[in-house]
Amino acid sequence: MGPDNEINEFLPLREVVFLTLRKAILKGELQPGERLMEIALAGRLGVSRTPVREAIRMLEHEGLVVMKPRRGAQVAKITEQELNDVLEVRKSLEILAAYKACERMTEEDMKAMREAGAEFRKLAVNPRCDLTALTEADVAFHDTIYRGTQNRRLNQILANLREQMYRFRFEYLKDASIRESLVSEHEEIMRAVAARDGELAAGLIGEHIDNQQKVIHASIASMEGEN
Amino acid sequence: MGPDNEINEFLPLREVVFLTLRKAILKGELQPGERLMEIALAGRLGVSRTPVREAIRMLEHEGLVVMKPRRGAQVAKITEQELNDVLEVRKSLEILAAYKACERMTEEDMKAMREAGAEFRKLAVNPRCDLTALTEADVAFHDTIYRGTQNRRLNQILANLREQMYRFRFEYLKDASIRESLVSEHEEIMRAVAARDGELAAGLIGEHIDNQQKVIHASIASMEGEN
DNA sequence: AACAAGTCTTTTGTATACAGAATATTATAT
DNA sequence: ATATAATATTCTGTATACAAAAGACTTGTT
Repeated sequence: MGPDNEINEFLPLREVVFLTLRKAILKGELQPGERLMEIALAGRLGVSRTPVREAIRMLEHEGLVVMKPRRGAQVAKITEQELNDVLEVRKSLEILAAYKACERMTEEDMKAMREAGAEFRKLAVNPRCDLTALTEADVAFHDTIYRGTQNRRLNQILANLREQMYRFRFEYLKDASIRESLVSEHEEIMRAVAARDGELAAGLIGEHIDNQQKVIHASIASMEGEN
Repeated sequence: MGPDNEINEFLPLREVVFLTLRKAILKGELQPGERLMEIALAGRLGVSRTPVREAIRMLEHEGLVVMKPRRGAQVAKITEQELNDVLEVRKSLEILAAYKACERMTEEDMKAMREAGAEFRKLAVNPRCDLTALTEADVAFHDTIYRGTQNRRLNQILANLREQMYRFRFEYLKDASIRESLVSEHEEIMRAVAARDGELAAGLIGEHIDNQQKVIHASIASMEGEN
């Protein structure tokens, strides 16, 4: 529908559809519980049902949609329980990543981390900043640490877990005071990683996640009951 | 081809194909690097290309096959690096699972664990035992602990990570002396969990994984160079 | 007016058809 | 005989067609 559906690379259509639908789900344009009807989606996106179906298969495996036996796909509803489950796993793996990053990051990795951190700060201090750009900068910052672990699988799993909570990121970053504390948390983490102090970095990252959990908790409580 | 392709439940064909192909890959019937040609597979399984393609999409997302840009799918080759990556993540999550299981397991969970442990021992002590049944018993044992965490996501990720190494499980369990030490490790773990001693259980599970890693390492070294 | 049965529509699940790209093959020239 | 170019084949990517099942709607009966 929108003009940004025409992703002008040469990707298989299933990938294009997959990315488009995923973004729509994560941004909340497709709401939890909403049915994904193949013909309608195919029509909107200007493709046939085949790539739509394959994209749905991928989204299903990623946990963003669930299949009802003979009723097709619908956007997965995230319960608070599931969110806690995700965060529990994520905390553990973020801590692992912190340790391993401290062990294995190269100097270039360090440089990339500092640059990403600076970029995030630059955006975050602006009281009227673009939230989309800010979430992307946050993701980019954490990605530099993930990459520093030199563990592709860990990278992939963490990226996926983070994605599960994307819908809440916007809420999360709206608050300017939260943004400020985020910036200082990032700086602390960077110092610890730069000093290759795994113990400290792991502890800081753990707190970082705990803080996120608190905010998300509150955010969920405030939007109770929309089914 | 084989007579067990006709899985007689009412599942979508894509699921049947998915399960069939996955089993074939994990058992090594489809070897790493082997191409998965849609028409050939569809013919063999007596279905059309559509469910085969959707199954491949699922396998791709599970990491068991990789897509070459315009050359279709092939069974993923597991490099030693990737295996180490998987084990690093897995160890961290197994330890998390041990802690949480100690906190959260109900008495029924404990009972299920003890029964699964006993079943595994029964099979393992038989010097001429069925390896397939044994791997299944091992999986069942660890599953009781995963389930005890009450964390579905953790469960799912651990099950997936374990699957990545399935091809090596058979090698692993062939050796009778290894089976013996496995039994005693399981018993130790059970005692720790039953006592809800998270610290101890986590340590033991960590060693359990380390031991696995050593054996798999050796197993890979011995089959060096089959591309 | 309410409930039940039957029909109709919608939608999924599956099969097949068609086009374009990549590789293998063959023929030709040096 | 070898290398290169042209041709043929194979396979993927995509679209469309068809059948069966689920759900919605209508109509008839009590």
